[in-house]
Amino acid sequence: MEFDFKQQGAVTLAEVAEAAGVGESTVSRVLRNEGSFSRKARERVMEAVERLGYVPNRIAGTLASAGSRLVAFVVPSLSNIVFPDVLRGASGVLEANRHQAVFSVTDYDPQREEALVAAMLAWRPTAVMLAGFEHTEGTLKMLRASGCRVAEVLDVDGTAVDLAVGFSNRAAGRASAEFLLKRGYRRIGYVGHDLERDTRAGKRFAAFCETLASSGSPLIDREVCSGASSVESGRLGLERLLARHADLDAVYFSNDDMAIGGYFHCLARGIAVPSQLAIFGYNGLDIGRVTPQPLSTIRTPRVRTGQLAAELVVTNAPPQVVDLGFELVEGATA
Amino acid sequence: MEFDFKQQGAVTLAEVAEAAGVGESTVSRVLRNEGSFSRKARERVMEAVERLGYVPNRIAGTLASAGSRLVAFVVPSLSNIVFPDVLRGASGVLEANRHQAVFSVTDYDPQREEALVAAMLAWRPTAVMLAGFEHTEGTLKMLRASGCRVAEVLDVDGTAVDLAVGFSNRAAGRASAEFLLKRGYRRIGYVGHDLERDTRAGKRFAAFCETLASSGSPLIDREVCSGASSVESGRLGLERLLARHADLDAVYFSNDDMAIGGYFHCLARGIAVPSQLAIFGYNGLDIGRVTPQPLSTIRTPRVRTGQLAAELVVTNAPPQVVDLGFELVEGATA
DNA sequence: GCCAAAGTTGGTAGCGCTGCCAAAAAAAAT
DNA sequence: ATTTTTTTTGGCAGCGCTACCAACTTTGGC
Repeated sequence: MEFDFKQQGAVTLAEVAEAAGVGESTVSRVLRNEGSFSRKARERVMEAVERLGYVPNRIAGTLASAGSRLVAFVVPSLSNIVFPDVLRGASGVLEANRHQAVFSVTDYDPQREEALVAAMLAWRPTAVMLAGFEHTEGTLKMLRASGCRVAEVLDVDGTAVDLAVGFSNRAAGRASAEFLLKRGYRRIGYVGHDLERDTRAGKRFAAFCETLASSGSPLIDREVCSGASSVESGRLGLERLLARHADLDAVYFSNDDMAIGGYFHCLARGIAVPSQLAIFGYNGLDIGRVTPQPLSTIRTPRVRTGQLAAELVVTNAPPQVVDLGFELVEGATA
Repeated sequence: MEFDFKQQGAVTLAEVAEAAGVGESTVSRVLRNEGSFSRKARERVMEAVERLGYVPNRIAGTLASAGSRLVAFVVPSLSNIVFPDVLRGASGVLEANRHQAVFSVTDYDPQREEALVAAMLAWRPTAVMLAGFEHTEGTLKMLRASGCRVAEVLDVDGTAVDLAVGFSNRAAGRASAEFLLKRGYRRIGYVGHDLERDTRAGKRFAAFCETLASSGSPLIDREVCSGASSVESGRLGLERLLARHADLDAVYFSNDDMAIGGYFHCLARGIAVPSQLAIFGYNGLDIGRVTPQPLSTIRTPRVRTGQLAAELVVTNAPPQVVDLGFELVEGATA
């Protein structure tokens, strides 16, 4: 049983022109507030628009003119707050500049990403924003051929197609390791989520390990949970890791969600933090600031990343890589 | 200094037809896999598409044919995980049905919502999804006149324009109050965020208060933090509320973020939960399941809401209101 | 009052694609 | 071999709008 909701019946610009007793061009100019027209013409047009309930058709407008004013986001996930944060930052700037955000979710699958990028390009967006630099050859080829701006966000360790805005995940991993070492921790473990898929977490982890190794205190063990990061898997992951190595003195988590989970495990089991076990995260989520002990972590400018990427796109800035840096939050858990 | 990245140079269907030595119609049919064409024609077309790197122009396609296969989301916020959850649910279904999601963020401002709905309608979307039923007259008028499907989500207490998918916030408020009363709490307070803007939280609160009042144990006091909900404001809010009423035995929070903040306050101050103070939230976030004591809350089917709303839209189901219900999670904090 | 300059206005050719139709080719039936 | 049926094909008119241009009206200077 289908309900017939036909899309038709939409008022067109020609009808408005007719009703206002002016030419189509005049209506178009008035509505876009471009070119010149008399006060009187404007009044008549506005009256007709109001009366008929005219809503311009941007599909037609875009086809006839230049840009779509559409910015396409192809993000790995919406569960990980990082991406809504970037979208939020970008969305404000885009709206202020009369652009529209379109998005789709790859679920961290490069093949899906490729398909979704293709689908997005069909809308002839002004720009495409993606997470990181790891894309399939096909994706890169399409992006380069598309002629639209490309912004790769949340990473700067790699080769950008066009614009890149973010921070160094490798530097973050290194900084985390250095911090833990400086504090005197030597028996360090890692709890993370699927590193194959989240390549930025993988970069942090790699740099973290290298730094530990070169200091002479290599990583003791790691527990990698399949699937997306979550508070729950952080808690379970830490439990499993500690079951194997009760004598760890610090654990680095792939991000704050996981770290908070680990922290909860400690609270629940009466493990003293940080004296018995130190906890270190990544992202600097708000929640980490108000846990009974503030979480030690690295705060990343996610919203700012979205904003800046959007600004570069709307101002049609030249290709560039912007490293927004990050801030190490000492907190009280490490 | 501008960088010249012209959008032009895009390969058109006509060029593909030329290159493949067939007519435009044939290319179009092959690409949409519709109508009839020979195996040979298909091969030649595909070869040309591949060789030229042709990406169809959906702007033109949409203008020429019927639907845009675009679904517009106008959400209050992206910080509140509820909305990314709905988007996530919907996005999966939409992608599977070759639809595209477009969104914008109102920041809980009905005037902004109106402007954004207008902007969205300009893309002639298949459907518009909004949160709740509280919209300006202008918004409602445009939506009704648009001829596109409208889905109002996350609430069922109100009059739907077309489709509605969600759960009863009033019933949730009532159920929360009944639960606390059943457990014997009588000196109950409330900590919430801006109720003027988040009308669904307002409905929960109103029903909560009514239920308490009619049981003879009216709400003792409330602390309403301006701004969006967050773990931090939950923690601060509880602190302020307790400063006024140290003898409360339970606190109802406008949602889980706030409740977790309150819980952290208790942990930090050594307030025994629930013996000294009970805590009750709303939403059923994952994090609440793995806190040292599982959070008592109401779990809402947010992802499912997005999915179902998207399904109803893509199947062009008749107007209807679907109450997905909610689940009271007893937890251990109340 | 006349002419140049400035300000307005409407007509029309596309933008790239799909839908329709008639023509052509291939297959089946006679 | 011829006719009928089926399949395949290309041409072309829009979809609703904007860009461009030419025509028109008003204004101002002298």
